[in-house]
Formats: sequence, C-alpha cells, structure tokens
Amino acid sequence: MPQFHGGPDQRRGYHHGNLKEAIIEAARRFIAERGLGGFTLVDAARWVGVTPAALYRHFRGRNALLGEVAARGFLLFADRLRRAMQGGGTPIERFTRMGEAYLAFAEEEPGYYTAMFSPRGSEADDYTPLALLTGPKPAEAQAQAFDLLIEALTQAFPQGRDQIDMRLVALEIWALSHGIATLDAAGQLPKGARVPSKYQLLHSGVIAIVHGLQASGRHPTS
Amino acid sequence: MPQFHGGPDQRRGYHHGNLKEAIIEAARRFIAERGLGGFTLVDAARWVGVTPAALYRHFRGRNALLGEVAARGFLLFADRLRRAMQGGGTPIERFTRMGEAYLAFAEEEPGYYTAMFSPRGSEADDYTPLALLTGPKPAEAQAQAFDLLIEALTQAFPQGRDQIDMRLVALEIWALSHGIATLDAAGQLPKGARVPSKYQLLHSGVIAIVHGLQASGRHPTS
DNA sequence: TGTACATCAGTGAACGCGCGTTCACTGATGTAC
DNA sequence: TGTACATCAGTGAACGCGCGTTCACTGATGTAC
Repeated sequence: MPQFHGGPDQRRGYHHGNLKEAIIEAARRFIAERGLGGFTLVDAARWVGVTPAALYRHFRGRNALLGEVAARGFLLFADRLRRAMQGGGTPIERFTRMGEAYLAFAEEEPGYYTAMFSPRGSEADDYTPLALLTGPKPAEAQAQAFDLLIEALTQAFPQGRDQIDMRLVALEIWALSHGIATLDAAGQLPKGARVPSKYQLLHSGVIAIVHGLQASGRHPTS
Repeated sequence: MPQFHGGPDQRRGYHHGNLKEAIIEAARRFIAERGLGGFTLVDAARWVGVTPAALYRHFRGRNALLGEVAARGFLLFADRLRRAMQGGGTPIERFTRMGEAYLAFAEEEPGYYTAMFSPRGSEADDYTPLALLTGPKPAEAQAQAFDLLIEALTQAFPQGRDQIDMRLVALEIWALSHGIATLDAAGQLPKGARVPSKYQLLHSGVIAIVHGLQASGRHPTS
C-alpha cells in the first residue's frame, strides 16, 4: 500500500522529472509554515515523495537549497515590484503602489521572504562547483531588485534627480517596508480598530518620507 | 583535571548560587553569536558549567527560557530609550537620539534583539504555573517599551497632540528603526563611502517622517 | 527498427551526532528547637 | 551553640528522536550505430 503525503505528483515512476522545482516549492511552503529553523530536508523530501538522498542530485546541501530559494524569491520579488510600478498615476501614487507590492509579497510569500532576508551561511562553499550549472546567486538577485527600486524612483521623480539622493529615498522606503513587514510577520504590530493597518502605515510613511526628504533636500541643514 | 569552558564562575561548589542569571547571560551570548536556531540548551549549560538538567530547575524548557530572554531584553531596551530621551535639545533632537539608541541597542545586543523580535511559541504553556514566581512576560515588557515611545513623543511634541496621531508617528519610527536594524544585522544594507551609514539613514528618516507627517497632519488630504 | 551501452536520477540502508527532556538520586543550605 | 530535618538545587545517566549527509546500488532514459 503506497503512502501519500499530500505532495504533488505522487504517481510517478522511478524518475520524478521535475524534482528540483518540486523541492524548492516544498521549501517555500515549509519555511512559510514553520520558519527557517523548522524547515528540514527530510520533510521536503517526504512531501515531494522522494528519498532525502535524492535532494543531493540537485543541491550541495541544505544551505545551497536555502540560497536558491532566496535567489528565486528575489527574482520574483523584483518582478512584482516592476509590475506595480508600471501603469499610470502620479509619481507618489506609483511609488506607493510599489511599497504596497512589497508588503503584499512579504505577506503572501512568507517562505520566500524569510529565506531572502535571513543571514545565510558561506555561499562560496555552497555554490562551487555546482553553481556553474545552476540558478542565480541570491546577492545578485537582491541587487537586481534594489536597482529596480532606484530606477523606478529616478523615473518617478526626474525633477529631483540632482536635488535629492534617490538612493537615500529608496533605502528609507526599503527599510520602512521591511520593518513593517517583519513586525507584522512576528505579530508585533498593534492591532485594533483605532490603529492603522500596515498598509495605511506604509502609505503614510512613504508619503512622509518623500515629502520630508524633498523638503530637507531643498533646504539642506546639517 | 577539571574542564573549563570559558564560562564565568567555574570554581564553585555543588550549588551555583546564581544559575538563572548565568543561563540567561549564556543565552544572550549564544543567540548573538549563532542566531536563535543555533542556540542550544546543552551549550548554555556547558558554558555555565552545569548539567543540562539543572536548567529545568529555573525554566520550564527552551521556549520559556527564550521568552524570559525576550522579556529582559524589552525591559533593558525600554531603559535605554528612556535614558536617551532624557536631557536637553529640541524635540527633534531628542527624538533622533531615541532612534539612535534603538539602533545602538540592536547592534550592541543582538542576542536580546533577536529574541525580542522573533515569533515565539505558545507562551501560555511555558509560563503556567512557573510564571507566578517568575519574571515579566515578553508581551507586557514590549508594551511597556512602546508606551514609553508614545509618551516621549507626546512630551516632545505637545503642540501637535491634537494635530497628528502620536501613535502613528511612533509606529512609523519604530518600524523604520526595526527595518534598518534587521537589514543591517543580515548584512543587507549597502556599504560604502558613497552610501549613508545606518545612523545617517535613520536620522534622515526620522526627520523626514516627523516633518512629513506634521505637514500632512496640517493639510489632511486622503 | 532494434540492440548495446553510457549517463542520469533515483533508492534504501546506514552513519554519527547532538538535541531537549526525564528520572531517581544526592549534596548543600537553612530553619526550628 | 548544636543537632534534626525539610527543602532546595544540583548530578549523571539515559531516553527517543530526527536531523543532514554518505554510499554502493539500480532502474530509467537517451544516444550511436
């Protein structure tokens, strides 16, 4: 009597056919449910319907797998930001939309998000020499996402390009978004009817930062 | 030949005398060095110079210990914020100082900070019935720290008390600080001469948020 | 179209390890008289 | 000041467990001729 564990694609032959993708999907789910520390290779293999040893055909080990999850997360993340930025509206509206996409991604993809923003081990060991055949590295994927944010800002506020430092504005909004997202994920944002939602919080914050930095950019003090 | 493990107070008799404090100190150190997932009761006991079973005279288990670390962290945190707020200067200066104290705490006490802002397990199980004799609960200690922030804000900007929502400003700054601190801890803030330090980042952000929110508070739009 | 064979992607058993926790116990401390 | 005894705070051995990883292996796939 064969056992089923709720994973996808259980009815298969000796070869899985798409094991690498399935493992990453399993990691994404389990990290979302149980956190990084609660994620195990054994669970992932069981969910996929495969022996734990099979994972080593596709990853050098647990660290390398987590790195790949993070890298994919950043790529998907960048894609979401890019889409949010496109479309009409005032510069502030477009930028607010990007911030909302940030929060939505963190909420909807806690597996990716946790992997992306957790300190990883020594990637050099994990990625050579299998990396040559493998996907993107997380640091590069992250840089890509951040560059996109800068680019969006510069396009959205062309008139301020020499007036204020776009990298600064981008960093502020990135940090505020990350702070709100992680506090929310940890259940440490106050809840209640009289208290703003995380989306309202980010909206107000983005507007304040853009206004505030523009103001201090025009009247540089300290 | 007795073994020494680098812990404090190795030369002792059968009773340690201050074991609970020593364990919490060990947890603080190990979490700082290796992260929450890398922290182990066995390591802590060895460092203190005691059998792992001895820990159970003082904590119901690992979760309860982590909860107590978090609670102490929040108390110490609140104390640091309180001190930073005291003293002279303009309202914005005082508030900026509080933000810097926030960042400094996160950097200097990564053990506490990690424990404080990580999702904890079911505290109810951990704290009854030993809690009656025990220290503060993390949620209460956190609320205390946040209330302090609100109070400081209200004192610092008395003229704006009916104009803008102090809780909102406090939350924004809390979230921004947390975002900067965690990005920094994960090594994911860009570094370099041409890029602002985290302290500059927070300083600019706080000023922008206070200015920006005051501006939108005076001219409520959406 | 069929056969031989190299390559690939899994199996299954085993490993060493260190974890959190329990248990009956015992040495040290402090209090009553 | 001294003794009896309850209480406290440790010991040390053991447990069951599940982890990440390795290894020799084998079934499936695909290519050359």
